[in-house]
Amino acid sequence: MENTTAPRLLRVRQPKRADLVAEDVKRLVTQHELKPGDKLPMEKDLQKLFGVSKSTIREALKSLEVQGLITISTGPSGGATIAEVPLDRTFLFLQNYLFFKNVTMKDIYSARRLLEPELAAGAVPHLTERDFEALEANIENCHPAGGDEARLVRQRQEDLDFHDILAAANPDPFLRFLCQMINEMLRRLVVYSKHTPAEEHTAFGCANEKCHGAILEAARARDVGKVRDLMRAHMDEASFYVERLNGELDGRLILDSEMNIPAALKLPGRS
Amino acid sequence: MENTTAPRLLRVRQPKRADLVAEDVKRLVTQHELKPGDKLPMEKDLQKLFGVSKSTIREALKSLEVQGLITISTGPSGGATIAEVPLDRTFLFLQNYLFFKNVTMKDIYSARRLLEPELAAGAVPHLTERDFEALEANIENCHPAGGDEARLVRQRQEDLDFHDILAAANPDPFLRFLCQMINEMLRRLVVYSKHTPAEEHTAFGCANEKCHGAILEAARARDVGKVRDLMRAHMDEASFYVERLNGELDGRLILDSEMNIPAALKLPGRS
DNA sequence: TTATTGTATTTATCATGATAAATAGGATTA
DNA sequence: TAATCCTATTTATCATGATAAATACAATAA
Repeated sequence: MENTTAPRLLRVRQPKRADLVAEDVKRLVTQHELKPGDKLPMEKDLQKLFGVSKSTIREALKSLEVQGLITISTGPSGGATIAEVPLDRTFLFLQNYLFFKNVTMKDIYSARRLLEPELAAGAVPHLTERDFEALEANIENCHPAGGDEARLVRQRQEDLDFHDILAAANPDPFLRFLCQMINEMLRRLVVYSKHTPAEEHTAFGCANEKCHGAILEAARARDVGKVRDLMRAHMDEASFYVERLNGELDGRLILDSEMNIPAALKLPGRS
Repeated sequence: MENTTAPRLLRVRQPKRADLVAEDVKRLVTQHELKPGDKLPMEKDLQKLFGVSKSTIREALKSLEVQGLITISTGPSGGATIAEVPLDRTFLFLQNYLFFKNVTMKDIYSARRLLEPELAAGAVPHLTERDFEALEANIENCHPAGGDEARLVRQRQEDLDFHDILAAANPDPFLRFLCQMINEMLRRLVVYSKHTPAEEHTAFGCANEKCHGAILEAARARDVGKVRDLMRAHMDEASFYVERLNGELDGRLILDSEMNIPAALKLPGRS
C-alpha cells in the first residue's frame, strides 16, 4: 500500500508568498523588458495587483532591493525603480559564499595568473590616450616613498588600480567581471602580517613599479603578445612577494556598508 | 560662510534600520564565530535586542535569508539558523549582475578555456576510483543515441556533469567555484537555435565523447600534463561546435525557484 | 533669475493584534 | 515497537492604522 502521508524525509518547505511575489516581479521585468530607470507601481498598487498585504509586498520589495535589482525612494513619484545590479553588491554575495570556504592567497593568485594576462592582452587594442595617462599617473602615484606601514599597505592596494584600468578597457564583460572580482578581493581582503618589515613592502612596490612600467610601454607599442608575457611574469612575481609578506585573506563577513564606494570615484567612466 | 544645509548633489540616502540590523547580525556572526547550524534568538528576542519593531526585524531577517546566510523555520525551536551560502544562490546573484551586461557565448568560452585545463590538471592527483567510475558512467550515458531535439539538448547539458565531477575533485575552492559557475551558466543558459539539424548535435556529442574518453584515460594514468593539453584542445573544439550550433545565452532573469535542484542529487558528495 | 518655503505624495518605522501554518516532542494507541 | 495524534511554540500572513522622514514640484520671496 502506498504511503498516503507524504514522507517527511525531504520535506518541501512551502515557498513564502513574499518570495513568490518577488519572482512575479522578476517575470514582469523580463516580459515587459523593463530597463534600469523604469519604475514599478507604488506599494499600494502592487498590493492590489498581487492581492497581498502590506507586510508581504514590503518583504518582496526588500528581497529585490537586497538583490540589487531595484532601488526604493520616498516622496512623490517615489517607489521602486529598476536598477542595474551594481558590481559591489555582486562582490558582496560572492564574499558571503567564499566566507564558508577555505580560500587561500595561493588560490586567488593561481586563478589570477590564468586570467589577468589574457585580460591585459585583450585590453591593449582598446586603450585610449586617456587610459595611458591614467596608467602612468598610477605608476607615479605608487612610487615607494616611505611613510608608515598603513600608508605602505594602502599603496599596495592602489597598485591594483592599475589592473582595474586595464580591466575597464577590456571589451569582454565576463573576463572583465572575473578580474574586477579578483581585484576587489585583493583590495579589501588582503591583510599583511604586522611583523613584515617596511623594506619588504618597499621591495614589492619597486617590483610592481617596474612591471607596470614595462607593461605600459608594451601597451603603448600595442604589442599584445609582449603585454601578455609581461603580465604573466608580473603575476608570478607578485604571488611570490605576497607569500613573502605573509599576505592572507581576512576571513570575515563583509558588511554592506563597506561596499558603498561608488565605482565612479575610483575609475574613469566607461559605459 | 559654510553651507549649513547639506548640498544635495550627492545625497546620502540614510541607511534603513532593517539594513543596519542585518549588518549587526553579521557582526554578531563574525564576532561570536557562529557556524552553520547555530541558531539566532527568536524574532521577539531580536526585536528587544535591537530595539526595533516587528516589521523592521522581519525585513532584516528577510535580507539575510535572501542573501542565503540564514534559513528560517517555524515551530518550537524554530527561527533563524545560520546557513552556509549555497552555490545556487551565488549563481543566481551572478546572473542578476550579468543580466544587464552583454555576455556572449564567446566570452564564456574564452574564460573557460583559460580555467578549465588548469582545473582538470589540478584535479588529477585527487581523483578516486569512484570518480573514475562516475566519469566513465557519464561518458556512456552521453553516448549520442538519437531521439528528439529536446533529448539531444539535454545530453549536451549532461556532458557538463563530466566537468563538474572534475571540479568537485579539485582542492582549490576558488578555481572550483569559478568553473562550477561557468558550468552552471552553460547548463542553464545555453539555448540552441531551433533550426540546428540533429546531425550537428550528434557531431558535437561524438566530439565530446572522444575528448572525455581521452581525458579520462590520461587522468587514470595520472598524466597531469596530458590532461591539461587534452582539456585545452577540448575547450577549443567545444567552442567551435557551440558557435556552429548557434548556441547563445538565454538573456533573462533567473528565478529563485529555478535554482532549487539540490546539488547532492547531481554530484557525488565530497566535503 | 534665484533661492526659499510650502505642500502633497510616498515610503519608513512603529504599534498591535488576529488567524493560519508548520513543527518538535510528548502522549496515545494499535 | 511503531505509528498516530495532540499540543505548545514559533513563524507567516493579514489587517489597520499612526507618526516620521524624504522628496518632487509648485508657489513665493529676494
